[in-house]
Amino acid sequence: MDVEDFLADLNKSQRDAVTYTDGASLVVAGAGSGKTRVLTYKIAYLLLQGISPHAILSLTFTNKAAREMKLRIAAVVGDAVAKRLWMGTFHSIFSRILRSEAECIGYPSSFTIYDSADSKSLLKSIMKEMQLDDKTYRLNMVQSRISNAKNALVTSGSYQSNKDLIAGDISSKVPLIHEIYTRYQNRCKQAGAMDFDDLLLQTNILFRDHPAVLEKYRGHFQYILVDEYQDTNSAQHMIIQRLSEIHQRICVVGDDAQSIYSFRGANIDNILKFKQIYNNCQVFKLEQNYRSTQTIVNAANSLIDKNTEQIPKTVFSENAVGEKIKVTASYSDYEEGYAVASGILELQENKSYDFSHFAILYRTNAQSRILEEALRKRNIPYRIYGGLSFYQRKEIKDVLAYFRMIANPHDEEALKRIINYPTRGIGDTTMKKVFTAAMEYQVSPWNVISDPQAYNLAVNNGTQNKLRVFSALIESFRDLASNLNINDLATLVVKQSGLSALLYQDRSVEGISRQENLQELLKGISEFCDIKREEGEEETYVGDFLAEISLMSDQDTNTDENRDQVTMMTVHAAKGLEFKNVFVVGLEEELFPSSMNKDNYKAIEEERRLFYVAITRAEEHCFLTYAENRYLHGKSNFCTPSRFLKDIDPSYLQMAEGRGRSFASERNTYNSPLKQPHQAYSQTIVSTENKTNVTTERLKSIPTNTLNSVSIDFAKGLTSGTRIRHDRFGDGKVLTLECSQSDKNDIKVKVLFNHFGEKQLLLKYAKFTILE
DNA sequence: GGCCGGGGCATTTTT
DNA sequence: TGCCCCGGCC
Repeated sequence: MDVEDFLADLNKSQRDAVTYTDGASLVVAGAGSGKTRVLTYKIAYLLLQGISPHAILSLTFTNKAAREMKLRIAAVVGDAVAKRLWMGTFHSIFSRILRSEAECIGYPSSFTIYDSADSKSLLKSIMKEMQLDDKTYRLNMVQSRISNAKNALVTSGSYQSNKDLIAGDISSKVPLIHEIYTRYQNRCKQAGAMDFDDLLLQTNILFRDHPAVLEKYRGHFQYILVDEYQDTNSAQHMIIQRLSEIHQRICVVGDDAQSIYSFRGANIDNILKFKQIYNNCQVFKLEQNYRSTQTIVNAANSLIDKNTEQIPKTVFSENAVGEKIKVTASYSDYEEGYAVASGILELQENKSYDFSHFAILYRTNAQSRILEEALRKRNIPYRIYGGLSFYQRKEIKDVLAYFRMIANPHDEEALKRIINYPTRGIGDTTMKKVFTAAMEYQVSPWNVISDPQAYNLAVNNGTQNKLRVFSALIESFRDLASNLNINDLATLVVKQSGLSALLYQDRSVEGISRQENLQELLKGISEFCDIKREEGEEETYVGDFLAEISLMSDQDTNTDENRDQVTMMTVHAAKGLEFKNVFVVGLEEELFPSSMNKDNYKAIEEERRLFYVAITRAEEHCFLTYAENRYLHGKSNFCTPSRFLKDIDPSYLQMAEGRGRSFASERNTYNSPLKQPHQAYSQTIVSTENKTNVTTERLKSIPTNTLNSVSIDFAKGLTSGTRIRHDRFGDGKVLTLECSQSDKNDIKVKVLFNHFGEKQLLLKYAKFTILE
């Protein structure tokens, strides 16, 4: 492929950022400025320069981002090459490395990954064992202190000797955090488990304590790229720094103005101070916004300008000027919902938008209920994002817990979940004894259960027998697991554990839904095996499956995106997305900014960035609404308009007629609700004048290079050029067929799919039909 | 072991 | 207001 042609799709600064590959670089990418585009092109560019895909490490924050990027790169360089890239989330890439180096740091390579619920449950047990008052030691607080420590690379050992932390805990009246942390860490290790934070912390420990291992990966990863750098925490930053220290070929991309995850340990200084850490660092600024109207971009700029700590940049748009941002006051949260619903319907009718062109963004999930009600009353289809993800549902976690016990029986949290589910007469009393014995002998509860006598477990013969039956069940699964693929194993486990019988005797609505979820899981497992098989892996075992899904979130499982629905989500969840029309609701003091952050200047700046993220999601229309009264925790509260509304240059705003007060001068002076005429609903938000045609530049599809490998034109009626429809990848065209020399039935088909780029499929497993 | 009711509580959550 | 957790009771 011609490199010049390929670069012609980029603007000057994007091109400069892509082609600079000699040393460290920071790409400051304003909202909507083609950040992902630069990353994908840069990787493709490196590959076209002849760099091995193997030598490129590229890190993202979500699986979805990694997958999409891989797909786009595959469209340029082909699936086979893209597949060999080290591309994924920090957590998935480093869990992979940790698995292969696990024994250096004393973990089994089949270690379990504890999700946040597992780690909560373990902490709860520990605090109970320590007889701590759970009102003083609040679970969420304890968990976040430990998590913050890990993200700041403070191990349990260094926590204990850190005077500031200890003093801080004493003054917060929780002096025993260090003790909880130490016990927690020991228990995780005993269970052969790492929590999400461990994946980063242990990687650092591995690299710190094993120079040879570090050298190996340093040599391996010749180029390192990191997306969303503003959201990295210290642990991630340190891993990157260690790996890139020698060659300095690191490129980080991000936008300091969109750093909104400090509460999860993200450290905005990582991006602000990047230049100081890497001398000779080149800075590229992507300042042209291709997403939004000029008005939206300018309004967002005027807002973020009020923050003090930021990298100077001038984001601009050459799109249409667009309409002003409409600000609407409503009497109550209820009417705010009504106003939003009316706004959607009106705009939709006037400009023939689909429902899927709208998003409603809010600060807290609790706000969704009332909005949902308003939309439902007006028959507006919607989809709420957030809430329990598929893998967090009880019935799913139960099945997965059996798998976890099979892969790693020392997994204490999995054991707790299933030992008496379905009921086997092993109750709390027995388990308490088991845990006490486990602690006394410094072994895992599984060790105790599988050999009670060795650990002097004081239980009667009946109980001993029950334990024996349970451990025999798990052992029998474990015996099978090494020769049985996960698909067959899953069917067997669900049946023999008694789970399916239990689930299927419940005929209630919820029960039926649980059964459906179980079926969904089994279907998912079967598809997972199919995918692996098509990619050339004959069998997938329980460990492979767990390794993959324990780092998946609901973001990855969202299917049926094609429905025409209004999107409702928190502002946090909307990061990285874009919509033609955006409603940002609940712009009130105490809510946005959140009351928890109002006294802290840094926190207020983060809330302001959050608002910036919200506004910049909009391509064509942006609406801001607030209510004067809102139900919160069961009682009605008077609300003051958000201070952030005053931060936006008023020339980009339009107050909804009739009720558009100047909140700038009237804070706290609006009429009391009693004096307010109880008019039914607020003014509708949309004005029909100023129809502007906003043209948003769409990313051009990446051109595909041609292939020239030898084709063997037979097998199932396929020849190169045949159009097929694949069950999952949709329509595509066969490029080549290739027959393995050892096995004539082993035919690989390269197909160029319209939406998924180039894929290599194994003919005997691929599910497709021939078109024409 | 499962069900019911009272009390306390309440952001945001890429992994 | 509504959810979750715990403790008490059957």
